Order: sequence, then C-alpha cells, then structure tokens
Amino acid sequence: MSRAAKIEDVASRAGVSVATVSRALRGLPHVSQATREKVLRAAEELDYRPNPHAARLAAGRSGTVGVALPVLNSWFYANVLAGVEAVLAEEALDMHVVVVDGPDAVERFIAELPALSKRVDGLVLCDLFMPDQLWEDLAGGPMPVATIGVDTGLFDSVTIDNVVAASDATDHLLDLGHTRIGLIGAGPEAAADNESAALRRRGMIEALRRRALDLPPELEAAGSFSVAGGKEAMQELLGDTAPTAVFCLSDEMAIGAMWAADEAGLAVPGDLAVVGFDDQPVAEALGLTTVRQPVSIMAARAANFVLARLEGEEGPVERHVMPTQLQKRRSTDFRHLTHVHAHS
Amino acid sequence: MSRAAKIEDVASRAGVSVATVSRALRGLPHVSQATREKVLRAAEELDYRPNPHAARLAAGRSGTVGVALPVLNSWFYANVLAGVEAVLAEEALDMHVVVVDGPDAVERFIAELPALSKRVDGLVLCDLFMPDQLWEDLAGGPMPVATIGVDTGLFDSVTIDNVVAASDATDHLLDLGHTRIGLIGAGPEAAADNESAALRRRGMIEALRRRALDLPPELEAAGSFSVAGGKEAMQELLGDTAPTAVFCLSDEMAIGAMWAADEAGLAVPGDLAVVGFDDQPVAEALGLTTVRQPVSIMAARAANFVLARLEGEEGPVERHVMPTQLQKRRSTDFRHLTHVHAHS
DNA sequence: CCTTCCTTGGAAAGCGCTTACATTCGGCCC
DNA sequence: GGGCCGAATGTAAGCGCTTTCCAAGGAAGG
Repeated sequence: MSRAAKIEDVASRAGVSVATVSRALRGLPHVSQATREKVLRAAEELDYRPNPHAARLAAGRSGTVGVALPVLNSWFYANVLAGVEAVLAEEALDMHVVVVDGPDAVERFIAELPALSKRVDGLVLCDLFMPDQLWEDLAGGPMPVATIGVDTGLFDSVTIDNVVAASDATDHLLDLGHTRIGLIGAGPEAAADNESAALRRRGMIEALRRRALDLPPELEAAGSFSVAGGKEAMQELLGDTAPTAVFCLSDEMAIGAMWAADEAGLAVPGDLAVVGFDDQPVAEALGLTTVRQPVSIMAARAANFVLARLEGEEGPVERHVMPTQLQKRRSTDFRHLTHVHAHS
Repeated sequence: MSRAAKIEDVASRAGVSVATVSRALRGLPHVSQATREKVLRAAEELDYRPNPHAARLAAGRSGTVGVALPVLNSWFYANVLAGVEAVLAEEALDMHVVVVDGPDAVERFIAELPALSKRVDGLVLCDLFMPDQLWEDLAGGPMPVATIGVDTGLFDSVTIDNVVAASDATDHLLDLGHTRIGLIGAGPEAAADNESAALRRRGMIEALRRRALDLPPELEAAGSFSVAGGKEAMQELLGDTAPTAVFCLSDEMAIGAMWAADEAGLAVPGDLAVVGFDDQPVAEALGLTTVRQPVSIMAARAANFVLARLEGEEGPVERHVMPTQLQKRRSTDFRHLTHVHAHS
C-alpha cells in the first residue's frame, strides 16, 4: 500500500494545478465542466481523501460544531445528542461533544472556551447555566451559538415554556381533586444551576396559588434526575405529611417515585398520583402521565440555527418556544384504578 | 481583543525559539527547568492556546479516538458513549462519534474508513458487523482498534458471554417450571447483522435442549430493540400458542412486552414471566428480572485498550469477556405474586 | 589545557491544504 | 484589428504547529 494520495498527486495526474483541484473538489466556481470532471476522475482513481487538518488549518474553519451537555447517558440528553448528530451528519459536519459535568464543570468549560473556539465553528449549548457576563463574552465572540433549555436573549434558542408546562400538569392534579401535591426534582434553591427546574417549580406554585394553595417545604424534595434520585426523594416525602400526588421533573424520577410508592405499599394512582416530565417511551408503557417535550426536534432545530448562522444568516436572534403537551395516563387516572390493580 | 496568540508570540515573549516553546509546553525532554517555567509563564500571560489543527497537521496525529455505534439514544449505547467519553476526557483526547445507522450504514461506514483514519488515531467499534475481509483490512492498517460486543480475534475486544447469559436466564425460567418460553428480539435469521442476538438465541436454545425442549417458530418474534418493538413482538406471540414466559433481548423490549401483557389482561409474572437484558435502572424499579451487563465499564475498558495501543503497547490481542449476572426480580417471581397484584 | 560527550536550544523544513493575486486566453465591441 | 473584459487556471504565500538536524557550551576525562 503506497502512501495516501495528496492534492498534489491529484493535480499532476489530472494535469492541472493544486488550486484547480481544490476548487473542483469543493464545487467552487471558476472551474470549467471539463476540468472538473478530469479532476474528479483523477481523485477517484487515486482514492484521494483530503486531509481535514490541513484543510482546517488553511481555511481557518473546522467544519465542526460543538455540543455541550451535562451528561450523555440520560434519555433526555442522549436524544439531544442524537438530534444534533442527525442534522450535522446530513451536512457532513463533525460533532464535537463536550460533557460539562463533575465539580467545577462550568468553570472548566468556561476556561476551555478559548481553546474550544479553535476547534469548532459553532456551538450548541444544552442546559448550561453561566454567569451573565460570560454569556455576553460568548455573544461578543465570532462563533454562532444556539442554546437548548436556556434562553439568554443573546443567542438563538430552543426552549419549552416550563412555567406553563408545569402549571398544566399541576392543574391536572388539582382538577382531580388533589390538594396536597408534592414536587420532586427541585427545592427552593434550584434556580442557581438549573433554570428549567426553577421555572417548573414556579409554574407549579402559580397553579397552586390560583387555587389558594401553596407548596410547603415538606412537600418538596430535590435529588438527582434519575430513578434512584426520584425514589429517594419520594421516600423523603412519605411520612405523616405525605402528598396524595407528586409532580416529578423527569420521567426517570417519576419512575423512582412510583417504585418508592410501591415499596411503601401505596397504589398508584389510588394512594398516590404521579406525573412525570419528558414522555420517554417507557412512560407510555407504564401508563405514566407526563409532560411531553419534543426533545430531538428541539435539538435538531438548535443545530439548524447554528448551521444557518454559519451560512451567514443575519437577522435577529431566534427564540423558539416549543409546545409541550400533557399526556394523561393511568398514573393519574382514577377511572383505571381497577384495571391497574388487576394487572401489573 | 487582539488576535489569538500563536506559538511564535510565546517564543519571543519568553525569549526562546518556537521549538523550545513546543517542547516546553508539551512536557518533552531537553528543556531545562528554568526555561520551561519561563515559557509556561509567557504562555499563561498571553493566554496562549495551541491550534489543534496545526498541531495535528504537523504531528500527523489527531489526538482523537473515534467511536462507532448504531444509535445514540438507547440506554445501552448512550452508556457506551458515556463510558468511552469519560476515559478520553481523562486523557484530554477528543472523541469523534460516528453513528452507523440507516440503510447501507455499514457500507457507507466502510467507504469512509480511509477518510476516517485521517481524523482519528484509534477506533472503538461497538456492535459493528462487517465482512471478514474488511476486518482484516482494518487489522492490516496502522490504527489501533478495539471492539465492543464483537470479537473478531483480530482486535482487543470486550464482550460478554451471550450464550451463557442467555442460557442462565432461560434456566431460571425453566427452574420456575416454564416449558413454553418465548424469545423476543431475534428470529432464526438474526445472525447476519446482530451477532449478539444470535448468540443469545443459541444460549437459550441450548438451555432448552438440555431439558429436552425446543424453540418453535411461533415462540420467536424479532422487532426493533425498543419499547414499541417489544410490545409488537409480544403481541405477535400472544394468541392460542402464547408462551408462559418470555426472554427479551433488551430491557426496553421487556418493558414493551410487559405493556402488551398488561393490555392483554395478563398479569406479570402470574400469567407471563418476563426476563430482560441489560439491567438499566428502570429494570430494578419495575422489578424486572434481567441480565446485568456492566455497559459503561465495558466501554471504558475498550477505550483503554485503544489508549494502551496508542501508547505503543505491543503484545497479543486482548479478548476480555465480562461477567454478566442474572438479576432475579418480581417479573419472574411467584412468591411476590400477591404483592404485585396489590400495588404497582 | 585540549578533547570528547552530553545536554540544551535554535534554525528551518515541512505537514497538506486554501486563497489572494497574477496570468493567460478567447471573445467582443467599436 | 486593437484593446478590453471576464472566465479559467496557475503561482505562491501562508495557516500554526512539530520535528529533524545542527550548533553551542559546559562537564568530565585524559
């Protein structure tokens, strides 16, 4: 196996200059049809593959979009990644994933931003919360950025209306007659690093308030956004002041809550109604009432925003708010009580 | 904001040559302590960030490891990705993800391999099935490769013993007295593109055979490895020849199967025992008996194999077979029957 | 005191592309 | 028919690093 062909080899084989090869291969103008075909053929024959690093160095562009998210192995973020990846793959762009987790994660991410800007042309930031100053610094930079789950007003963003989504979910429980409704996933101090959680909490409180109810501390439990986290949180809430319904900020947590309820001998929804958030496939299988959000579509849209900006699109910041929808299922439905008891 | 500092700027500020800066910053020998500190300080003061593309072009290495997997948004592959990412992040290496899905996915992946080899130094391939010839071509190349879920004998690999795992699961059902056991996730023709599925099927058949039982076609149903796929497959199996137990090749499918059972008015495990595969967190919450495999550890190990080879490790191909463990839970446990009926 | 060796540091040649600029060439207009 | 213009192509200067090769200078040895 001879060494890989370089552009120069293609040029001499096609009998043209390297500049022409470069233009021809990238579909740029100022190349006659005949020449282009000649070049294409030569490249084909040599199985020529441009060296991306050389191209990036010379062009000053990386053909890569970065995606920053807190974790990879949750349903939500896995779908975000999949959504972004699908769009980028379509455009033959590379995806650079940055996981922003662990202690000082955001600080380290920020520290690496200057370096990151050399390897990506654009950035999709998912649920990343930073000090205002840094958002502005980022906005001052040359790199297009789109955010998911955060709306700074400085970048194209894709979000849902967390307040409305949460108050809809709460209203549903209230309509069912519940008055002691617990919240799993955010405590009073959630705002700091998790804006979505804080907004959902607010939506819940607003809905309660409209019925002259409130959210006492003993009905709130934070915890990690996982099955185990939801279970622990639910266990905290159980006791003499136990709620008759809980709103969980993710489906994983809701499943954990149902698990805790089951262990405590409580029937869902008979003794405890449960509402989740996300509507991942298991939610439907389990009959979990939950707030559906179109995750991968949101991610794809954010990616498209970045692509559009990369293609020079000007115009004001786009702030998409995607619709959510409450999926009512068995976990809050008294009519199915018998059915639920009978099977599974 | 002035333009980004380059190595030359650091060199002149530190009063040394660019070569020395390069050596100092990368911790190479032949730099005195004093000089190194001087360089470090200069770099710090200028907030210097090496341009990765320039470095890669010059060095001929990319500092990147590729990960190829079929999808991103399933529990299993999301955890594979997370496992690999964690290891690479530790070593400050980039991860290049390649999703090999859609029609002709493998063919397109193969066609892009030469190009890919220019952007990554090593490769982790997960559940990728290719013609033998191509494995050998890959092995002939300069790039270290580790495989997950596939053992070609040509590369370091991390797998589980699918045959044993499946026959253990089957034995469990047999011990419980089941004789009509269904299989969801692989049909007789599974071998082609999904070796794991084929091996698990074989393990099941072997276990059955040891008890003088077999796996008639009407007890097998393939389907996508998802909740919906599992549900549909289960619905296929239900009917006059319905099994009293099913072994599902993923937890998602098992959840789908339980869903279908529930809709059909069948109690789990009373009317239908269900066993899954993976042991994702929801499995425990749902009391799903399942085969646990240490996904992210497997992924991390594969990544480490690649790293070791990149660091020049010679020696024979490593073929790790990770242990699996059957987690027995309610979905196959008659003792809990009453409990299951009462709650959940 | 001169040679030999080793360590540190510098000069410069790439790495394989992109692109600004220069050049050529064939019409086309007056 | 000469000059002009634009399209097609070539020339060559980088892009910002890494690395080989070489020089210098101090330590060690004779």
